[in-house]
Amino acid sequence: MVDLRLLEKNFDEVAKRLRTKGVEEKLLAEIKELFETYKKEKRALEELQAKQNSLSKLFGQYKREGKDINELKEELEINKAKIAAHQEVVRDLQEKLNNLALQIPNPPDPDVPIGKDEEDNVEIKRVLEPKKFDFEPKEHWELGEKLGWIDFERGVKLAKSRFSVLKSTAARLERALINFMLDHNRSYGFEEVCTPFLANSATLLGTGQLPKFADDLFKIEDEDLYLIPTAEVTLTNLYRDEIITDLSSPIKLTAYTPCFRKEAGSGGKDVRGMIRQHQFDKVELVAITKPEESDKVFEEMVECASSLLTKLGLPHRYMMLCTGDLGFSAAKTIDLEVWLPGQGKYREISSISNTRDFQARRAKIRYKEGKKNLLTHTLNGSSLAVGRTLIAIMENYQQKDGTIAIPKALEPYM
RNA sequence: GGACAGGUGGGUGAGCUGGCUGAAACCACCUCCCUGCUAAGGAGGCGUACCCAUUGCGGGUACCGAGGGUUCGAAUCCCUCCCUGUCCGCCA
Repeated sequence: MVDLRLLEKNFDEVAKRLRTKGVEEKLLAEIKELFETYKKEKRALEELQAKQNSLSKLFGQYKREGKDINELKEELEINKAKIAAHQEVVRDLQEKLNNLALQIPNPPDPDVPIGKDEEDNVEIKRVLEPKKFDFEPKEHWELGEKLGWIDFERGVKLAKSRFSVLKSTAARLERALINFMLDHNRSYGFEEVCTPFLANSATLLGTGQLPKFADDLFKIEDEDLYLIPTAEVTLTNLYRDEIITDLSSPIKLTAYTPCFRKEAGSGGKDVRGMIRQHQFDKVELVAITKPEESDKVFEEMVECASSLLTKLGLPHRYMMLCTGDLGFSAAKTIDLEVWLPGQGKYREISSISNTRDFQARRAKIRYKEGKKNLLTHTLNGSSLAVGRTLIAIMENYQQKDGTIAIPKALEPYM
């Protein structure tokens, strides 16, 4: 959530940064004005309440002393009506303010390149050279069907389109990758966690999926529960509404979960193959840090994910997302894109974001600094989407005879 | 899913015949005093959010699971929901 007081005090600065993310200044001005009105009305209400409280106290006293209370009672009743009317106004303002404020994305960091969409993302560096094939490399779906590794038709039969079934070596590879990643992350100091795969609306609100992106979530009928779109949701919300007494070193967590996304609005994109599914496995990294430490931990997380790809021998590149391509909650994001020889393209396989205090403010995640309670920073990153890693291995390790070699690093896990 | 019992501050736990209770007491924690170290002892402090004032102390509102209601006034009474415990049913 945007910091309303910062918006009030530093309007031009905040508005300028938000404009690069496509937020209209008019909306911001509206919010600012609403905030000021709200404060004014709230204060008026509090004065009326103060009056009511002190007169009520008198009332009790008069009664005990046997004094006449009729006049006082009348005054209290009038004041009570005023309070009720005012309360309505304040509640209304608050609701409006809240609804608007929750729609505002996180302002980008000043060093994020300004741009419109993914075309304007900036490549930072490449790791590992793509290998030269002495034959035409195939795409993963072709390999997958031929080898009996991926069954797309039956996935559709069981659920619907954008679901698939992994079989034999692919199924084992999937499991091996999960274990491999979790072990790797542990060596980077991330504590392994196993969370629920369903979460309630307060949880989704905390990390920013709700209220704005409800269309992309699978909801359980008649329950306040959603299938999680990423473990970021549950990991970050572990500390929702808490004041962390000791944050002298950052909290670093990792978890494997399946992720569920409706992929609303991506109709027609990546329909073929396993790139974009309604359900996929992911190992996630989350960190909760003091503000002054989040940049350092961000670098660590990028490094952690990248070294995973390096260990697997998968060529990849770092992309700094431009302002226009940044997610709703992120102030800064680096995507890792893996080389897919079949497609002849780099494709996103990991996304690491610093949300600064944006999620912490929504989820009320704070820590003690002396006597004060301050908002933490929260960070999240995929330590690789497992399905896409599987695809990358298939395409990069394919051989002329159509079989697929297993990366050395995975051998102990198979 | 059914029956009963509960949900109070970091913890334990009083208050629950409505006003003097934002909340006793104890523990934990912090500061100071005492002490050769440790232990013990003594004095004080110790919830959260927001608003006002800030030269100085400070002042106000809200919060006792959540939301409604009754009342001049509710942690205390009523309703709904959520959660926890125990027993029964069901089940991996």
